Amino acid sequence: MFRGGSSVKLDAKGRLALPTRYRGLITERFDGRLVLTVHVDGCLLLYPQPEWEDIELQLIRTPNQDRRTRDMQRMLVGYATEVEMDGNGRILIAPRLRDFAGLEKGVSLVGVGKKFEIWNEETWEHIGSGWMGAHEEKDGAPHPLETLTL
Amino acid sequence: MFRGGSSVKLDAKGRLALPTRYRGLITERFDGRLVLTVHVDGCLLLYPQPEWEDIELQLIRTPNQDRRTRDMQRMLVGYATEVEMDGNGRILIAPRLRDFAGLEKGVSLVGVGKKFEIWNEETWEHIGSGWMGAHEEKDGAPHPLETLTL
DNA sequence: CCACTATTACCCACTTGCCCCCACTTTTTA
DNA sequence: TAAAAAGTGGGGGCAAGTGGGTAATAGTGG
Repeated sequence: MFRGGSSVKLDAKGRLALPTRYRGLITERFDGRLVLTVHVDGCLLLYPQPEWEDIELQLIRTPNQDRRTRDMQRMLVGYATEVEMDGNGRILIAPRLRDFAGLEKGVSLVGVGKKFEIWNEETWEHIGSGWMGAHEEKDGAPHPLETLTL
Repeated sequence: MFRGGSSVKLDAKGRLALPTRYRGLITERFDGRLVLTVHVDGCLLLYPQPEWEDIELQLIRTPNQDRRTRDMQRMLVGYATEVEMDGNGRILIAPRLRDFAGLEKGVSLVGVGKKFEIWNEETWEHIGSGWMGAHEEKDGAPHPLETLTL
């Protein structure tokens, strides 16, 4: 699926040009239909429309007596926005989403499996430096990736 | 079903214009008939009339020896108000409901599955900022959406 | 029972912002 | 170096948003 990252610039209208290497796949397999939403870590998520449908269904079906669950549903579904590539392979990021992720001109587009993540470029660099040397487990909580040998 | 949010303004008459992308669906599948009611989190809920009927039935049938259950029934059913879109796709929000949710001019309309939520805009933004970075489970309570992989 | 007022419903007109498309610039590759 | 592909910018048409005027209805008081 999707992997790798690029540094991209939003133009004055808030449009983001997807790197060419992804465009073919998105056009053919997903008819150019994508969904943008937010992530609790402060970035945006960009899913192919069908993949997103699955996730949304799971979200909505979850019983929500718990306030945190409701907030999760509100945010993820409530911010979900269908977008289509224009003739030049660009998508328009609505102001509401831009604000949420603090996107300005410089943006990092990162392919992670079924989705892309869209980060404010500075924030993204912070993650890298914060990550380095920080993978030792804290307070004995077992890490889900403990068994992975790199 | 419904997804995505918009920033909307109530006009001087307390009318709320539904975004065009929803109007067709509401007109065709639900004949423009909607029901407004309140939510314990402080927002209003906007259901298609048939969907609301189901919920109301469940509410009314629930045995109510418990005070919280009775209050739930009182509030949800007691505030429920049928509304119809006017020729411009707007609904009128009764003062009683406006007051409950503290709605002034700026309002957030958020599609979440079978319903919309209507929030005072500031309150809604507050939810977003409170949510970010808040997904780490506290005090070991397991989160119902824990198994969801985004 | 009627008159008066306040609220709601319906309709029309104006304004705004968005979306589609085209054109130009820059980079890549043959 | 030329030609093609990718990146970038912007303008104009039209749908959607917004505001208000007027008619209809309901609610209130005499």
